Amino acid sequence: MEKVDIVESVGNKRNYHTRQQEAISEYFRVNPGNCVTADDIYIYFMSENHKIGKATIYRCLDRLVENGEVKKFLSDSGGCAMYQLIDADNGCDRHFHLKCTACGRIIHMDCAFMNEFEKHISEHHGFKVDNARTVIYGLCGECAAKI
Amino acid sequence: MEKVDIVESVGNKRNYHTRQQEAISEYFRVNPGNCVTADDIYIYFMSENHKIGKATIYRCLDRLVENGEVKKFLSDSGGCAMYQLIDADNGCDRHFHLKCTACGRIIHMDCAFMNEFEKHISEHHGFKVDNARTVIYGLCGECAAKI
DNA sequence: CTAGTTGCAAAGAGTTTGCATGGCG
DNA sequence: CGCCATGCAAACTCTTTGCAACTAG
Repeated sequence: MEKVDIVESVGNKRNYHTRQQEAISEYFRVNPGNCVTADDIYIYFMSENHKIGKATIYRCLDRLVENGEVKKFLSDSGGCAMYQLIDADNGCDRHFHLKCTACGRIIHMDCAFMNEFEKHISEHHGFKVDNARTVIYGLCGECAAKI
Repeated sequence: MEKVDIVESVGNKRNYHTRQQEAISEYFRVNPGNCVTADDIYIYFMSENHKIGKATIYRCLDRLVENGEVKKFLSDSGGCAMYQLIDADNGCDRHFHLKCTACGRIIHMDCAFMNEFEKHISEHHGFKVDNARTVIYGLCGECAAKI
């Protein structure tokens, strides 16, 4: 219900460029595949002698998620949220992500079959899949072989 | 790495039947489809004048999850874990769950297409899907219509 | 009797909020 | 200058842990 308001206001909202905001965006741009926690970012900037308050990190991440630049999902161990760049160049906003529950690796599943999958779910189950948010859990080939 | 030990010790572990443990199992059995938080369970038993400590609820849920009777997953709003009976009679250990990000409803997607899906992912992406853990996010028909 | 279970309270982790200050445009 | 962003600390929420008391087998 609030979604509608947000969509409206996004257009009106000024786009301030602050040092911290830029630094965090930059961090994601430089490490496109990385899937990190708010704390990872905090520690990273600390180690670079570039202190950013944790609250600021959370607020920046929220903004990035709201702007659709970053995807937020939850680690399966629970508790802490993970953030990852939605890399439009790699079509991350379109394809699914397969996450190995053993090694944590993320596989980008970019193939024509996905369209079929979405079509099936839409037609037979009346459900519109949100690719950016969905993560499919399981075991990657290597880890499956080990077990 | 500890999984191996656990598997070993599960066999050796005595199976105590306590009032609280039973009550929680019973709760899931009586409400097979329900997807609840630890707090929901706490409040439920409070309202029934049957007090169970929260720590106990968490520990019981852990046991149920470890025994494969209950599935734990994380609400997308983050923060709190949800628990749901793995209802083998309904094939919940086999099919996917579609979760509407607007209304929270969970749809059990129980159809032959799933096999194709798993087969494709396995053959083309070398990935073994974990149905019990995977939740596909998106919008259900009703909510999609509203927006 | 013995080992797993419980309940309480306290500790912990991750995240959010209130408020004064700072800085972009 | 006005308004949004920041930083700090405190508050909050969900979960885990330590420990003494309890109880099923």
